[in-house]
Amino acid sequence: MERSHYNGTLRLADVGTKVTLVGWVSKRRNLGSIVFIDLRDRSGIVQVNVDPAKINIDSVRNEYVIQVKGTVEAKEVPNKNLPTGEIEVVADEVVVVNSADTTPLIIADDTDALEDTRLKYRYLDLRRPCLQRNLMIRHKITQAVHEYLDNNDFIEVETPILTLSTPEGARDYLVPSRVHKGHFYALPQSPQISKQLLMVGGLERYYQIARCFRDEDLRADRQPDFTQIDIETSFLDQDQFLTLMEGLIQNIFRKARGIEIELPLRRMEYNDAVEIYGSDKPDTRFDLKLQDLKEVFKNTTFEGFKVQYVKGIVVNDVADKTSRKNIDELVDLAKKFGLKGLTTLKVVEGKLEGSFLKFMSEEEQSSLMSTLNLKNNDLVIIAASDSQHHCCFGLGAIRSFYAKKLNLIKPDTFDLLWVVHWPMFEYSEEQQRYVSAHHPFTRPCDEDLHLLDEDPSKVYAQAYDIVINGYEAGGGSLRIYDRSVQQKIFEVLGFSQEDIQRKFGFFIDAFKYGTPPHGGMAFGLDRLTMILAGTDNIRDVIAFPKNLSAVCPMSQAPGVVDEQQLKDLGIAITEFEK
RNA sequence: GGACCAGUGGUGUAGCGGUUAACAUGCCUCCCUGUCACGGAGGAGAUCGCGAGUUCGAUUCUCGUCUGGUCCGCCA
Repeated sequence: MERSHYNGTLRLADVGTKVTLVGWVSKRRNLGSIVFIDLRDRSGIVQVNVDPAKINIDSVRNEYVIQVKGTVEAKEVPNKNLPTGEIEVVADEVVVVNSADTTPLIIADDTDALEDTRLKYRYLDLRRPCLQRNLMIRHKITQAVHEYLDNNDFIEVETPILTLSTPEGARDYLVPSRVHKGHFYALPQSPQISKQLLMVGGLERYYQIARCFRDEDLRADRQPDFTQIDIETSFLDQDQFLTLMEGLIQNIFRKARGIEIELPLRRMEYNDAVEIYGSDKPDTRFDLKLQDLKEVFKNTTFEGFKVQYVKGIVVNDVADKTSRKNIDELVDLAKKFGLKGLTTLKVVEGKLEGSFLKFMSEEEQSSLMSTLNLKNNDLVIIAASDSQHHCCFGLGAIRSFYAKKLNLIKPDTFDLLWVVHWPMFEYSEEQQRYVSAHHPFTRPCDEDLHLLDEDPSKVYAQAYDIVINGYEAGGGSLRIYDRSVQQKIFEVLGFSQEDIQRKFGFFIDAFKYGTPPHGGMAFGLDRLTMILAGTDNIRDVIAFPKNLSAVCPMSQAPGVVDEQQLKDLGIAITEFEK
């Protein structure tokens, strides 16, 4: 089709130019003997001026596809809201290329349609400039990845989508085999096994923009199929690797948004993140740190405080605005994180106030005042638990709650840090055994190896997460390449020799033949795009996302299939609850 | 698996134990030469998600159910 310019690129310098434009009718303004059309294409909108006495466009409606031939002219009164606002195209000819029914949603950034409607008509939703911008940012991120990693000797390798189900970890999406009835492929939760085998295969530096699949419940920032920037390297220690990755992050921010990130990035120990920020992915754009109160309450008479962890946060200048109802909200929030309750105190006229005072001695009160450096109108929120997880994460949630409520976060600011030195294992009460905090191939810290026998809970791993604005934007680890260490880890996890052979047989075998020290990480491309696009909804950065019940509102996937298809696969549907 | 919130013209919302179910936007017709979310006049368009219950009467109250959203569990 004939087309001379992108609509959104025309400027004052183009005045006098004969142009041929194509696009969608974004808006038609009929003033009687003059008609204006806002013509939209991917690049933006330009105003077309039509004289209805010469050109009949009575039939043209919103979202018609048209071709316009005309001349660029300067406007008498520019429209400052539009990049093309200083000019308009005076039409000589308008060709209706295709008509359009009335759309179920308004095609504009400030559409009023609910997300469900938008997803049902996603192809219309995608015409909105903000979504096109998001997908453009996503594209720029992947281009920045290709560029940087290629410059640093990485090679892109594709790994199988039809793989073997991996034990541990998330629930797999399964694909039945027609050739081998009763056997199933699994879609990869990540190319973890493949990329480590590529290191055994001597590729040294691998990457892939990899689609991953996890059959778990969804969230605002989680989709069942999502994309990782998947990376693995050989012969690098943790520092060398993180430094290499920092360059990648820098290039991504620069190319996708023109933002300069200062290197090196801060590195925070996992334990500090949890104890000080109440999160393993702390947002350090605001303060509100957790403070340890174990010492203050060391002689407490209150049973609830005779526990391992007593911590508090201080919110300045809100005590007088905090009602009983507000406190109840906080307690509800804390309960979600396994806390039984919260203790709150207010500072009024230099003195603590609150029903909890009856459990506090004079010394405790003054000790609390000085430890927390309390001032008038401060609100003190205290949590106590034998579980570090419950105490810290509960307060961490309250910390985030207040950051949002009090607007403590400046928009369009970026806070990047590494969380390093993660625990190797977590104890699963449910399974009554240790489970991997990361995965079973994570390399323990050398200095902790001797603890594998005596106390696995004290063993830390050479693992790291990149945290941006409180989001886990990626994570990884160095991997075990010593077979005796790997054997030891399996023992701690309680796997028998048969388990190991059955679950990881071919993988473990590969490590017999000269495995290089290796490690890597994966960035969540969707989350990275969310952060750089400034949205908190993962669906805003994915072209065709699924809703919270893992359904595509547009195609209605997943669907039922023909009887014959099931027969071919040797599959029978048994009764199930809807 | 669980908690909470929402479901009313095409779209987004308001409302209320008895209404002609309101508003905005979109749509249709007409008027308008400088709009840019144009303006003006008129019009069409809703069995108030579904089922049961309470009631003389339910869109409104109750219960159930379905759908959507946010979160907890889960996501090595």
